[in-house]
Amino acid sequence: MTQPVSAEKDDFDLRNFLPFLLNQAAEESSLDFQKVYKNRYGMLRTEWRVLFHLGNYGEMTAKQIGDRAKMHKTKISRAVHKLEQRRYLRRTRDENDRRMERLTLTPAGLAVYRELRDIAHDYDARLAGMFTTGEAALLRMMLRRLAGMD
Amino acid sequence: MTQPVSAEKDDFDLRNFLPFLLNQAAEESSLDFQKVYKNRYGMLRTEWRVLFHLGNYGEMTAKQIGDRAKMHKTKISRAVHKLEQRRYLRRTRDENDRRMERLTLTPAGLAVYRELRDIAHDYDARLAGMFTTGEAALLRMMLRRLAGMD
DNA sequence: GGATAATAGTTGATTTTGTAACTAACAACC
DNA sequence: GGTTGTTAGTTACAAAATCAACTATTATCC
Repeated sequence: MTQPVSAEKDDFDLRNFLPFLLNQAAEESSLDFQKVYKNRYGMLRTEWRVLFHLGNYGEMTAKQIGDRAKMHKTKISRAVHKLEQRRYLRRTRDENDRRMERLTLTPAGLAVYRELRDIAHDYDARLAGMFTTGEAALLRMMLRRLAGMD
Repeated sequence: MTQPVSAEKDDFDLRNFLPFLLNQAAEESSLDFQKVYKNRYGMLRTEWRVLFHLGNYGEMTAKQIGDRAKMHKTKISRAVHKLEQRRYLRRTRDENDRRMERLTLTPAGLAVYRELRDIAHDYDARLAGMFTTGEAALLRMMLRRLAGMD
C-alpha cells in the first residue's frame, strides 16, 4: 500500500463494498426461510415480523414493534390488519391512553408462531454452521453493531 | 444448557436470528449512502448498482450485470432505460449476437460513477472502522460465503 | 381550561417491485 | 432448411412499499 490516495480508490471493488455485501448476504440467506412463511401461510415478510415480535416478546403496541424492527408504521398497520383478519392476533385499546392498542396473539397465532420459530431456529443453526462457533458469535456481534442494536 | 431440546427453542431470540440481523445491518448501514445517490442524483438503488457495475467492470451486457448482482432482468432493463435517458450510458447492439447489447458509460456517467465510488470508498472505510482490521476482513469473508459469492 | 402541538394509528395516491407473457434473435436437431 | 427450444431483453399487469394527508387522542403551555 504505497500508492497515492487517489489511486487507492481506483482499486475499490464493488464486491467488497459492505452495504452491497450485507444486502446480498441478507437476501440470499433469507430466501429459503421466506418460502416457508410465504408458501405455507401466505404471509408477507412484514406480517411474519409482526407475528414474530408478538410471539417473541409478548404483548406490544404497533409503535413498539416499529421501533424495534425499524419498520414504518404504515407497513405495521397493514400487517396487523391482515393478521387480525386471519385471527392470528387481537387488538384491545389501551384504556389509559386510548390512542394506542395492545396487540396479542390468539392461540392460533401462537401456534403458527411456534412452528415458524422452530423452523427459524433450525434454519439459523444451519446458517451458523457455515462457520466456527466463535466466528458465528463474532458475526452476530458485528451485525448488531452495524445495525445500531448495541 | 441442560434443558431438553424443545425448551432450547423457547430461548430463541429474534434479535439473534441471522436473516433478521443481516437485514437490519444491511438497511442501517446503507441509509446514509443511499441519501447521496438519491438526493444528489435522483437515482434508485437499482440504477446506482448498474452504474457501479459498468464503472467498476467496464463494458457489460444486462445479462452479465444481472448474474453478478443477482438482480432480476426487469429491474435492470428499467435501470438501463433510466440511465440512458440521463445520458449516463450508451447501448450498442452486439453484431455477433444481435439479442444482446453492450452497455458502456458515457463520460458523464463515468464522472458520476467516480464521484460516487469515492464516496462509497470512504463510507466503507467508516463502516469497517467500527472493527479491527482482522475482524473486518473476517466479516467480508463471512458475508461473501453467506451470499454464495465464493 | 382552551389553543397548540405532539403521538398512535389509518387511509389514499404515487412509486417501485415482482410476475407473466411477449418479441426478436440465435441454437440444435431432424 | 424448417421446426422446436433457448436466450436477451421489453412490456403490461398485479402486488407491495413509500409518502403525505388525515382522524382521534393525549400532552403542553399560556
